[in-house]
Amino acid sequence: MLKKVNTQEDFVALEHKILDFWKEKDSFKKLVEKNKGKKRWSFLDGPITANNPMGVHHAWGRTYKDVFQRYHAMLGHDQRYQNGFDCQGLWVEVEVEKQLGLKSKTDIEELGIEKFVQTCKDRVIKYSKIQTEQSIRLGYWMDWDNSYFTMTDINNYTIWAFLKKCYDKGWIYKGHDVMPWCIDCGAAMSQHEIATEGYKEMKHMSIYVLFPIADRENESLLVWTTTPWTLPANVGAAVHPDFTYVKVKQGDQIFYLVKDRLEVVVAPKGDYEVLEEMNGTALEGLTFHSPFEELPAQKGVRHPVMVWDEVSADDGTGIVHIAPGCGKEDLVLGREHDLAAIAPLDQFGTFVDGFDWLTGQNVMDVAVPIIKNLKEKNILYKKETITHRYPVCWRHGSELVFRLVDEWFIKMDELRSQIQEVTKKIHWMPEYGKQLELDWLKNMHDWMISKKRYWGLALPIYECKECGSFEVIGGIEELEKRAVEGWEKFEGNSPHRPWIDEVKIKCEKCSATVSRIKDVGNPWLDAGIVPYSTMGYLEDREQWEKWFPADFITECFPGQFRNWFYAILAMSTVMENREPFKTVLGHALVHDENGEEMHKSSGNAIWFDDAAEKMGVDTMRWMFAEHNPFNNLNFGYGPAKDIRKHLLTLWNTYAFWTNYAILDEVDPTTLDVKNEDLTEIDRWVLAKLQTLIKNARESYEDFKVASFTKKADEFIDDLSNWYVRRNRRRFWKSERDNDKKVAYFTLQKTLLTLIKVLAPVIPFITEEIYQNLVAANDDSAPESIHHCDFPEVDESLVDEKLVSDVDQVIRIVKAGRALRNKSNIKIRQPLEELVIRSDASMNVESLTQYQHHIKEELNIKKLTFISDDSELAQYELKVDFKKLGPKYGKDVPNIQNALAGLEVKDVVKKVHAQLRVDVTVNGNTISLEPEEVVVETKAKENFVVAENDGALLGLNTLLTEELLSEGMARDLVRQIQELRKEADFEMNDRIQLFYEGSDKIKNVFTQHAGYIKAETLSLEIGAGVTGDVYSKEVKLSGEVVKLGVKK
RNA sequence: GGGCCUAUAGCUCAGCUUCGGUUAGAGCGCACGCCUGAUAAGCGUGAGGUCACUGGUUCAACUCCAGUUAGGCCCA
Repeated sequence: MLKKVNTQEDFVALEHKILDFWKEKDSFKKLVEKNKGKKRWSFLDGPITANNPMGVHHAWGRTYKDVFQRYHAMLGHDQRYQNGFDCQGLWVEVEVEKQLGLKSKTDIEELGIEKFVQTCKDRVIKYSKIQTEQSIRLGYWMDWDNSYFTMTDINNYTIWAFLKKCYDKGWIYKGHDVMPWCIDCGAAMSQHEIATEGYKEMKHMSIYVLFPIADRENESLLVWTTTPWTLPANVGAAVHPDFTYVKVKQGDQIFYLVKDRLEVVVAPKGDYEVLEEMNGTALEGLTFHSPFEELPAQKGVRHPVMVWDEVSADDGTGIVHIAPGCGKEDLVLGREHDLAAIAPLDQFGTFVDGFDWLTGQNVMDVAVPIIKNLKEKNILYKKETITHRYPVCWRHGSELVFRLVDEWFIKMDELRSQIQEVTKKIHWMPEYGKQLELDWLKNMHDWMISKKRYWGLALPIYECKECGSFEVIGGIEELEKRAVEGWEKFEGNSPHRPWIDEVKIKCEKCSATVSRIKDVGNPWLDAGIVPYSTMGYLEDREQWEKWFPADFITECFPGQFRNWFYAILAMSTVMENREPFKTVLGHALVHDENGEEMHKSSGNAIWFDDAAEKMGVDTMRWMFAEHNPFNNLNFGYGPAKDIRKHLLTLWNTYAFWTNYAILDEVDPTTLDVKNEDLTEIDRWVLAKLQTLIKNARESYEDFKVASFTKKADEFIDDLSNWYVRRNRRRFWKSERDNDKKVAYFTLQKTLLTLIKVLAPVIPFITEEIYQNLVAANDDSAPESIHHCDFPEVDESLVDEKLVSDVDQVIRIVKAGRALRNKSNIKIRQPLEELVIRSDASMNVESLTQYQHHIKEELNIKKLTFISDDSELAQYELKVDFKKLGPKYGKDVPNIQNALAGLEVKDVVKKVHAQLRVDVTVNGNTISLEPEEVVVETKAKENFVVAENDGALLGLNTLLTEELLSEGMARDLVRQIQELRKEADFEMNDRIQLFYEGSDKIKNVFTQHAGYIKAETLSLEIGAGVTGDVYSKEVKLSGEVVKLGVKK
């Protein structure tokens, strides 16, 4: 039994109904079962951070993930359907700190690491559940009971195995290096973290300081710095060997700086005199008195001037202050020159012992006292405020400092080119993604994998305090074997802090008891290992080989080159030297509908849950699927309204078929007709359908769903606005003949195929339609549309000629409507004739064959083809008075007359060819420029004309009495139909019709009685409107008519 | 400073690379009109373009080449 379709369906409510249906029937599990053991298609999900509810930007990626998995399911492919949650790392710590009101690492340690880590785990569990519910709401079919979590033992131990491989190759080392450091996190930032979001425009006090040169009375180096707090750690100064430096006298002071900066730095302070010019090398080897050499930390430190190629003359003074404890490059230079590295700050940014009055002060508070101190020492030359890009912490927004710390790294030297080779094997969409990844790899320094925090991978690095050697443990069994104490305290817990820290091993070299380093791992290790940890690499290598590498991954592009893509490529290269996936589809960012970035704070963010319940997820998915993935997407309720129209048109076409099928008591299971019974237009729509299927398969196959949704949209438009529109009468008519059956068959077949090719994109509406049209009537049919096979092209229905012929008819009709518009004669008014002057590209034969469509659509009696424009239009020649006036003066009227005497056709030809036109005036030949002749096309009397694709169309607008009367009849029918609607009659109610009006109206009713009766289902027409009828007065063509209807 | 991407209608974007070639398109918005016995819909018309700029190649350039400018991304 078919269910009547509501044409004003609430799609959101429908989606909830379908969700319940899927849940009740366990539709997803049945799909997995159906395809189990068949050809595999391997999708790998990039883990979503389970730290907050999911946003609409996640819904974009998840739409792709679902669409392509659903498509491959319809091809019968076996899939894993495993979603992933990213669990460990600072992101979660940040939120938990907020949640628990913790302000610092000290607070965390006071609370206890165990409790803190447990809260992190709990938060991840909580949000993974929320995100799961949201994803289900989106219609994302995944094996939600089998999601992977990066905090699991297997994930962590697989990373251990990876680290062990790195260790065996000698790629793991402890670096004593200056790292960007957040004093609020109490941790260093990796290159990945700083790369983009990690910079902000900031204002800083920059100072010019005089460094008195040792053994040279009253001579100084002029040095510039933007970080006054680093001066106490100064141990040297650098100059460029090739720059020209000057010795300057200004007032009583004599100092040195690079020549190029004289004007900018020195001139504003007053007159000066250049005493000497020299090369940078001339300054090499001097020593100077560092501004804070009196501090205990500076005791015994030498302060030399060195040459260095990295010195710039674009800002500052060309003399750079060197503090190896506060700058990466400084440290390198310092090592070359065997300088001391003074590290002034502890992890919270406080000056450590040895800095006298500075000790105990925070780095953020010392700029002013330091400047004051320099002033007192009389070595402050000047200060100014500068604005520059400065690295900041991505979580606190606070400026980073540079600290000399011990962190652990993976060496990239040997690995780099191997990863690049693996990267090249992958199909990147868009293609330039490959280049971006290769560029990142080229520039990637050694990978800092340690973080001095709590919630994360326990790096299995055991460093011996006695002999200084270290080892990496590659798995839990190995650890148990090596454990000398604490195993019992750890056993039964996850390999996280604090439990894992209990286990100690014995140093292989010196037999001392060794603890794990306290650091946790970089979270991208967690996500990068998943092609190994989730496919059974350690447990079942055979199983792993079946699913590795993944056929497809898709993620948001920005950011992932240095994050997930980087980690997954690096790790897979180390593990197996193989590409972890074959194709990656990247998509851009979600903005609001005005193209602005969405931010909680600017109030333009749209929550996924709100969007789902307001616009519906089919709409949302269509919006995502239709968009070019490489452009940012402007998301909002405005754009959603436009997308919803596609769905409405599909829905209304479905409603049309179904509601008429119910009236006609059509049995949807027995509709089958012979091919030869199909009319041309039936074959046309079915042929177009085959093209759509072909395009759908190609698009899904190539991960280009946007190209398919565009075609689908066009097809739905053709189906609704041409096929249904042209064939309505076949459904309306009362007799149930074979032609009607053929129409039902064609539209049904088309709809059923259409919903199947659309099912991956809009799984809800297509399921609803499928349930009503198929599942409810046929027990042998698959229970859900998503268990169906993807449609295949039926070659017997492909007919390119037919498609191009009918498409041509459609074009002519559109042009005809334009003529109607131009002539201001509405379509309801019949007209005598449409004349077409065809051109070579036009197939007159086929147009003749299909002329009844054109005649009906345009409401004309006759279609005529001609070969010469002249029957439709005539040209008139005029001169351009404005142009000729200044040139020829009073001769202009004579020129006009002479022009009028020429053969119009010839002149037009010349003008169109941009040739000059010669006219003879008073015996002289005047050569007119083509633009001086104005050709006006004038339609012949009673015709409006327009050009279309090289053809000329003319509509005869002559209105005879007969045509007018017929037009009125149609107007009357339209009014009567309106009246029937108002009277709430059913579509198939037979009625009695009454009217009152002038003689003219009477004539119309008499002349067109048969037509009016048939159209309005009137059994009889009576003059006079009285008694128990539904009636109203209407105006047509200036006449007042009273109409009445009665059942 | 280097690399990559982008620049087309009021807005969002096709077209350009594989093929240089009539009048550069679509959707939305706006104005006007039409249609309505599936459609809270639909259809048509109109206004709206220096295809960022400059130069080159060519019979012909939105398209190819070089450069410039602006924006975005990535890296120093």
